[in-house]
Amino acid sequence: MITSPSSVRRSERSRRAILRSALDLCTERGYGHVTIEAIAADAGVSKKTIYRWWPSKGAVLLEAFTDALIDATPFTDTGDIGADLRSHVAGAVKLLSVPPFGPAYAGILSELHHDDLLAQQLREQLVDPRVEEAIGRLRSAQDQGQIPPGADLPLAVEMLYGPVYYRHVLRKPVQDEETIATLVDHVLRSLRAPGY
Amino acid sequence: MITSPSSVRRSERSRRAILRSALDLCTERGYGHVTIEAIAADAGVSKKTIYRWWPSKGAVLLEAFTDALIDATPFTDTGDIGADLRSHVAGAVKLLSVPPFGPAYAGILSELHHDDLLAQQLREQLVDPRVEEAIGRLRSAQDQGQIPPGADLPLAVEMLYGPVYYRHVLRKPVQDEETIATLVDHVLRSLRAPGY
DNA sequence: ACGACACGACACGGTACGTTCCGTTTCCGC
DNA sequence: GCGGAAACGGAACGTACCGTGTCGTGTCGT
Repeated sequence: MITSPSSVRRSERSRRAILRSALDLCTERGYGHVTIEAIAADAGVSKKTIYRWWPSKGAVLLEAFTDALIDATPFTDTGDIGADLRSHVAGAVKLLSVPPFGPAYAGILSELHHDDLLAQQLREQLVDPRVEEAIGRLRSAQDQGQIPPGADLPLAVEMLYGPVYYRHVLRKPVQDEETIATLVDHVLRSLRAPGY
Repeated sequence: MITSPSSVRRSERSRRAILRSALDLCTERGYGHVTIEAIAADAGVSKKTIYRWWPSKGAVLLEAFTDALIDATPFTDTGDIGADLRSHVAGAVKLLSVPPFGPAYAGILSELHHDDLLAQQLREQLVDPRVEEAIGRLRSAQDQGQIPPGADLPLAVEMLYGPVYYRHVLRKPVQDEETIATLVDHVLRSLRAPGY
């Protein structure tokens, strides 16, 4: 997220205040009212300072959101791939269901279509690593014989996350635990069943 | 989409010019540069006229996009549910892959998080009806014995469309026909396979 | 100690917003 | 036909936020 003047002289105080204000404003007034000027005012910081370290408000919120997501959606390995996927997806869904993180991520996604750099950063810093972790967990289930050897694991990840994104973007009411369990079951079934 | 002054005196000429200009500008300069002012200037129309009939530029493009999508993604019934779903999803993916429709829909989706009315209109006028059609086609396949009686059809639709939205929003390279076929196969398998 | 540099502050031009006013054109009802 | 309501195009308004530039202050590394 840090863009240019790689320096140790950066004010950690300002950095924290900016990230915190960005999330706070997102909770209080919604992503649309989070502007660089509002963040600067709330954090007691100059706009210049924000622009020095982040290219856009989306990048600021991406940094803040990434930390929260990583904490909320660990990849456990209890030996039961179904249970592990359920708790993982449930963590993501739960995080997205509460301000400021749900609105923040919706806002970040909304910027991607006109902000190539942000889209690249989101994929490289958040999505791709998480997808790789998910594939790793599925591969481990393969080794334990819970998933057939030839299964299309990348597709499985997209079938898991696809509906989560679909509902979040379209702002349909969030999934409950049972819906998530059904989804996970279906994805695992699709890997196990023979082609037709 | 028509919001208020229900009247037959509306200028059809202006309406068409506005929708056309919105799509043209989207092709030429990208969704971000489609502004109400730009549409008005390009269409030779007053801003007031646009605001009189549509609440936002997203609503204008939703109206233009909806027409195109309905034409591009018919629900056929050849008796082969797999083939019909493949061609249906392929139609949607193909439409999203070309300007102005891909960028236009990405732009529309990007407005949902801060525009409750647009989100409601998108669901009511585009998403929900199409989902119902898809469920109807799946139900017909059920009657023909291609899908088990107890299958979760709404979930199946989300598993089909989820990855399409996921990739479109994250701006991953679009799916080719083979990927789509694999996705459809997996979804159908997940409905047929026994619970685990 | 000193110089480089991040900092807060403030001001700038630019763009698009959504609204209002005005004068013109179109079309329905009488 | 004719009168009037209403939609129309055009122009201008104040507001908000953008991203950048400037300036003086303070602090940290050398």
